[in-house]
Parts: sequence; structure tokens; C-alpha cells
Amino acid sequence: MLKLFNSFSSSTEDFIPFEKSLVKIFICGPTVYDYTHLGHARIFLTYDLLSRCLNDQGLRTDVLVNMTDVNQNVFNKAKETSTTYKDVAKFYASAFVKDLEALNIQSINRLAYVSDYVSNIEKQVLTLIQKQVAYMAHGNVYLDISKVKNYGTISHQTKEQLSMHRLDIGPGKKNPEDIMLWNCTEDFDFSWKSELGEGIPWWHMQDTAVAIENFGKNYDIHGGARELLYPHHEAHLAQYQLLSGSDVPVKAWVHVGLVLSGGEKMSKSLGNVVWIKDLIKKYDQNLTRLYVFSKHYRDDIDFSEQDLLAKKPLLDLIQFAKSNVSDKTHEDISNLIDDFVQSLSNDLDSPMALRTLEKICIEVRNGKGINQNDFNRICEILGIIP
RNA sequence: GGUGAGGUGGCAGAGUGGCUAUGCGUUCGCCUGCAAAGCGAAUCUAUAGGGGUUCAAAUCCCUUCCUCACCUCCA
Repeated sequence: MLKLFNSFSSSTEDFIPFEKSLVKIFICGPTVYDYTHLGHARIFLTYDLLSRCLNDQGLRTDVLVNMTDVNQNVFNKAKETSTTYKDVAKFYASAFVKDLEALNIQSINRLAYVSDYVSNIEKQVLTLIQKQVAYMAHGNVYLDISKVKNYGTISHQTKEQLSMHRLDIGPGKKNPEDIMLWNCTEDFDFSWKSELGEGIPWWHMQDTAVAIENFGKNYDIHGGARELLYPHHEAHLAQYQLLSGSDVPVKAWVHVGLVLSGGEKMSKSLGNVVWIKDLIKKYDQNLTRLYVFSKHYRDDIDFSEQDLLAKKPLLDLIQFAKSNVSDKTHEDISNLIDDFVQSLSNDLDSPMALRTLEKICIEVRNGKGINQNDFNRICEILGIIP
């Protein structure tokens, strides 16, 4: 039984999917206006590990990633490079896919481009207006937060705290924290004509539309970086609840820690961004995976090349074990493999699992046997190809 | 201010009540004409401070101090 920490309840819970043997996962994907960095990649590596663990337990996974191509950053990039937003999106989306492939991330089976869902977004926003939970003000459409039960639960904020945020400052908003759904007032050189007026479908509503169109009224896991907790996931849940009619449309909210570099958050202005395309030129995906998984997914990682290289001895041990598989697995090793799987089942405790893996390899080096199937199983779960 | 996560040797970084990993570094040896690399070995009075629970605490509880992230577009 897999246990996962659920941000909604702030506790580690037994994970039970809506359907018996199928787990539907939505991951907040990239805004496709630049290359993929290690922070992005860690997200997808984490859910790849999660998927592999679920697969190992006999569950199928259906992993959906939305590609944000309707976004000011994408529009700006298009302007800078004198192309269309579609071209910008296409270029960076294909770079993203290439980077994920290089990291042996195979669990994602649906990529959804937001621009393909604009009419769905329009339809859903109209539904929210009909339900009288959304309203128009000075051309924009907002979600009326006062109509949402439990708003603030995921980010642990009270009504008073929420009221101190002034999101999407605009005239005519009923509450300062009301969420923009459709933006008609800003000019981005791109817009969509709709019953809501000519404008842009706004951020939070994009993911909701993509998820509903693909998964229907509920799904099992919503994933993304921890920084998306507020306002993005709070808004997504509110919209999803109102549209699906379900109070709990998502079983578990699973958030991944940030990747820092030099003790600070990666940013282009600080010049400390670690791009995947550069990283995989120097190190293979095995080492990158072992490095990322050596920290618990909910902790932040302060990237250093030295720490990444420090995983090389473990990789060497694994490679030694690979070339020394035998026909029978020793009972001690069998027990250790159980521990390995058990650690991962405990809220994806990969640091502990890797320690156990190290023990396994050392036992193999000491002459205890591991058979090909058992060895392959471990590699398959971790996604490494020694 | 609110929320969340932390403080482990010279540095990085595991450890989820019972001989504390591992890597880097440092030292020595092997190898080499010398060095580097590689291999082998050794090494470091480490668990933020103070209380408590326990036969036993890095690990559980209380407390003080400190750090980081998020709360605005961000993965």
C-alpha cells in the first residue's frame, strides 16, 4: 500500500485511487517559452518514479501534462523573435520532450496544449457564470471566492490572510482575492474571440479545462512544484469543485520541493540555472536520477555538481551488481529488496531506498546472489539503465 | 506577519529509539623516471544551545537561537 503526503490534509495518507487499478495523474507542465531546467525536470522525475512504483504494484497510470502555450511569456518571446506564439511553443515543447526522453522519463502519456482547449475554457467559464459563482467586471471574468467552500485549505490560509492578497488587480472585483478566469483588458497582440469578449483565457482556468476534458469529474493525483500551491492549485481546486460538483475531485495533492543553486532559487537573472540540455551532455541520466532521488522529493535540493558526482560510486556498485547477477537471489538480498520497495511506498522515501540499494550491491559484491529479474525490477523502478 | 521545511565532522550529505552511511578533502601506500589519473588503506573530540521522556535519543517531547523557501509571474 502506497502512502503519500497530501497537501490538502497535511498528512500522509494511504493512497487509494478512484478506480481500482488505474491511477490518473495530472502534472502542471511547463510554460513553453524557454528550455527545461533541473527544477522542471525534478518534477517529472519525481512523478516518473511514482508511476514506476505504482506500475510495480500492478497499477496502471495515466499521466497528463499540460503545456502552457497561452501565456504572456510565450507571447513576448514570439514578439522578440518575430515568430508566432505557436512556433515558440512548438520549438520549446519539442526541446522539453527531448530533455525528458534523455532522462528516461517514459510515464507521461498525454501532453495537452492549452491553445487546443480555448473553446473548452470558454464553455466552462460560461458554466461558472451561469452557476453564479463567476461574474464579469469591466470586461474581465472573475471567480467569486466567497462562493467556494474550504478555499485556502491547500495553502493553509484563513479568510483574513487570503483577503490580504490582491491578485489580478482590476476594477469591479467583488473580493480582492477573486481569481481571474478570462482577461479582456490587457493587450498581448494575441486574443481569442468568445462570448466572454475578445481576450485571453487566464492561467488557473487553463489547467482546469485541460484536466476536466481529459479526466472528467475526478482524478487521483495532482502534482507540481510546491510554489504552485498558492494561488494556482487553490484556484484550480475551487474551479474543479464548482464544475464537477464534487467536493473532493482530486484524491491527493502532491508537491515537490524546489531545486536551488548556490543556495538560491534558480533564475536567469542570477545566472544559476542548470539546464537539462547542458547537464545531460556531461552526465548520463542514471547519475542524474540517483542524484535527484538521493533527496526526498518534498525537500529542497541545493544543486551542486560535486554532490551529483558523489553518486558515481553508487552507480559503479550498481554496474558491478549488473555484471554479477546469478540464477538465484539470496534470502538476505530478497529481504533487502522488500525494504527497498517498502521505503518507496512510504511517501516515496527514495533516500532510504537508495541506501538499501547500496546495501544490496555490497552484499552482491560480498558474494550473495541476485537474479536477473530482481535486479531488473530495481532498475525498472528507478528508471536507471546501467 | 502567515505557512511549510530545516540546523549532522574541514565541506557536502544520509540516518524516521539500540554497532552512525557515503562522497569530497586530508594523510600514507601501490603504481610511475617524476607527476597526474587509477587502485588500496588510514584519518577527522560532528548531531545548533538548554531542558525532558527512556535501560538507550541525531532520531520522540518542550524551549531558546538561527537558516531557507513560499505567500506577486515562476517548476
